[in-house]
Amino acid sequence: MASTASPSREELHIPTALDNQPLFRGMKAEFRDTFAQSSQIQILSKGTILFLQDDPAEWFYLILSGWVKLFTETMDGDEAVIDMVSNGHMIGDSAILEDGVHSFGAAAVEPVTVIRLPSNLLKQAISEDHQTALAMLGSLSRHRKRQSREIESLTLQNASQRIGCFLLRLCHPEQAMPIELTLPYDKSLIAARLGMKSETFSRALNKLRKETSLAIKGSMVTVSDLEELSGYVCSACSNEFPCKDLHG
Amino acid sequence: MASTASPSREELHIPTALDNQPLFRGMKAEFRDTFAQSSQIQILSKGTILFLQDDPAEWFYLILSGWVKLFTETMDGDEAVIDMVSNGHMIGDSAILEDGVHSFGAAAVEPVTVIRLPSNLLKQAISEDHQTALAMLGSLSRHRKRQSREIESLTLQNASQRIGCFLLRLCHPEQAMPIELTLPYDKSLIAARLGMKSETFSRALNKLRKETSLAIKGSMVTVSDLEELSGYVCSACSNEFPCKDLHG
DNA sequence: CGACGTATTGACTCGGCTCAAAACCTGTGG
DNA sequence: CCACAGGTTTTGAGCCGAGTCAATACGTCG
Repeated sequence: MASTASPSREELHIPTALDNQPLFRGMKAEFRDTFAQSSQIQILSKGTILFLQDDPAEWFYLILSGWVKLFTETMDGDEAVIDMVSNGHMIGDSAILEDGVHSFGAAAVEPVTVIRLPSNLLKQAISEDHQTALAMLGSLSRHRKRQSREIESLTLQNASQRIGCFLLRLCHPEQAMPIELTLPYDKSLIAARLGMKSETFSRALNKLRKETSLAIKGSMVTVSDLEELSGYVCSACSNEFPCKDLHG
Repeated sequence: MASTASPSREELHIPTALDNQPLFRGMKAEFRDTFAQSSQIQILSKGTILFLQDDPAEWFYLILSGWVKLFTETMDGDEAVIDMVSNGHMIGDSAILEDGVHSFGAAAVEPVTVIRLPSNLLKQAISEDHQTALAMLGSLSRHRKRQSREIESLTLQNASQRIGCFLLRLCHPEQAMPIELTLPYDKSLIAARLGMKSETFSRALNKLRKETSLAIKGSMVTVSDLEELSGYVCSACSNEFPCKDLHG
């Protein structure tokens, strides 16, 4: 399984890592420094829970490397994967805007490096520093749009189309053909992320391979005709191919 | 069909209506006044389009009465209902945080009263007035949570459970039994809102009636055993019954 | 090489969709 | 007050996509 690259030495330096985030970039130096001091790099092994739904939101996290699964669990033990996030994403930050409790759980699905930051400081920074509030607005709104897509996708696209859509988002339109992709995490996780069972994923991927010119070898996927793939996928979607935003 | 009450005379007074909104409540008087002057009450007939996906976001709206459907359309003409909103909700406001273009369409599904407000002024108010930015953050975050639920619901609950969930949200836990509900809009719209076809809605509602003690007469629904209903519904959900937030 | 986790395949079931017809409203005009 | 036209909702029959359960294949790591 292809894991994301380990963080470089630079990124392991907290102030540098924070400066790469829009949230901290425009923040008053006073707050940024306090953040740098009160934060801590954590290296998490596969399976580690960062927090669970309904936990009080004491910390939030900036991911430096590795994939993290965001999920909720039902009373009778079923799990819905809300999102998969990695490198450069923040998680758990939005809890401070709600009731100070996480509204979903987060778990490392492979070795993960994060910076752990105190939630109450973020709350303070947002309420006192206008730039920070604006940065937060930007991030939330990107999130909102992403989720709308998700809803659309779940209601309008079938399994093969959702998989195709997932693959398309791994393609950059300027790449030369054929495009060689490596699936970012386990197929069973992609399946869960796309709201289907892994058996269905397996069959639907095969169907997609037959109907658009795809080649699949383990976790390597070769796209030889972008047009064909996007035609197949995007007909059941409100956005045409180079549908920006995203990762994951 | 039960439509929401018409706006009272008070609410038709723009400054008063704005003051009832968290977004405007804490806003600097300077901005609030400009808003009041540059806004306009509109009475829209059933079917009127407020805006379409990809339209430049010139205006945003505050709903005073009636139901508005938020939707996206795919290339091949299918429609996904993202949300249904009414009375007290703002729509189209988040476009200014994105690329100044609406990421979904909005249409009145019955006679609707709205206040139309200029987007560029909101943009300015947010960037210059901290309180406004905070109010906006609150509203976006509520929205985010709502949508997460939506995703969970679509992936984990079957048709009958989604309908039950919809009904539960119309119940207030302190109401005396039996609870008499009026469906807020057409069944076919509820179906679309819940991501299913109306035939499926009809059958699934019948199934729900048989399995929990519900009575249905046209658009009137009587819930005689809340426990039973919430047991049936919430087992496949990560939140137990009095799941606050919402309307619609 | 053997063992474990992950992925695929097969056979079967079931929920939700489609298409088409009937039933039910609701409002209109005679 | 009734008859009719339009829309909405319900019902029926048949189909298809996705889920389930169980068995097999594949890959990787010890």
